[in-house]
Amino acid sequence: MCGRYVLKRKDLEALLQHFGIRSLEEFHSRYNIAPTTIVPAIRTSAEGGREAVPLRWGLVPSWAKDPAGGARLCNARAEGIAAKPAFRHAFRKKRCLVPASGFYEWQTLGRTKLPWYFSRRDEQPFVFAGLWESWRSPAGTELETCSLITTDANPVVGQIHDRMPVILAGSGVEEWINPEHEEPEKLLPLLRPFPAEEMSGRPVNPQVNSVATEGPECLEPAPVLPAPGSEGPQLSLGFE
DNA sequence: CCAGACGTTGTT
DNA sequence: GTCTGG
DNA sequence: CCAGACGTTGTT
DNA sequence: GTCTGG
Repeated sequence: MCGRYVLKRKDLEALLQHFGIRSLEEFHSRYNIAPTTIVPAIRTSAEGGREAVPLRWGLVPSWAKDPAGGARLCNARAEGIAAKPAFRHAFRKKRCLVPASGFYEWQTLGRTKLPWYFSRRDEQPFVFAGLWESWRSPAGTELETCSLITTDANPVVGQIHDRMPVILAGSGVEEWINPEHEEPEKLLPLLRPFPAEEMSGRPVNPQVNSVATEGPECLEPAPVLPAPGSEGPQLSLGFE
C-alpha cells in the first residue's frame, strides 16, 4: 500500500514544467505526506489542458453522506477500480497524476515498525496514478479528494510489502489522463508495477512513523540496531 | 417506477 | 453515480 | 500508513 | 479492539 510519501519542492517544479504548468503558489518540500492532507495533483482541465490542483488525499465518493467519518479511501486496488462502487465513476471520468519524489512502506520487526524509503534509482521525480472525486456538502461547499492506485509490489518493494503504488512512466503518463480513454481494456494495462531495476529502497528514520515529523530528517538512514539473533534490516535493496 | 444501499485497504 | 430489490 | 484516543452512568 | 486525525 502507500500511506505516506515524499515530494520535494524542486521535484514538483520540474514536473510542473514538464507538463507546461507554471508553478502555482509556493510549495515547500514535504517529507512525510499523510492521508487527509492537501496534496498537489495534475489533471486534464475542462478546457482540455493540464492543470495543477490541490486535492485532499482520501477519496470521498460523490454520494457519501459524511466526508469525514468513512473517508478512508487513500488507496484503490487496481484490480477492482473498474467495478467497485466507490471508484468506477472516477476511473472512467476523473483520473489524475500525483507528483512524488518517493514513498514509504513499513517493515514489521517484532513489535516495531521500520519505515523504508523507495524512490527511482536515478532519483528523478515521478507521478503516481490517481483518481479524484468531487463531493458537495449540504451547504453547497465543494470538496475535491483523491486516491492512489496500488498494484502488486515489484521484487524490490516486495521484500518489505506485497503492494506498491502505481508509478506511471513513458507514454502511460499521457494515456492515463487522456479523457478520451474510458475503456478498462485500455487503461488497466497501464497499472503495472514499476520496473524493479529502476527502483531502490533503504530503511530510514523511524521518526517517520509520526506524522508530526515532516522535515528532511525523515530520510536519514535508520540506525543500525540488529539485536543478536534477531533479523535486522538489510542495508539496502535494489542492488544485485 | 422509486427507495435504499453502496465506501476500501491493509494486517495477522 | 449506479446497481439491486421490491 | 502510524499514533493516539477512546471511559459513561447515575447522582448530587 | 476500533475509530479518528494527520
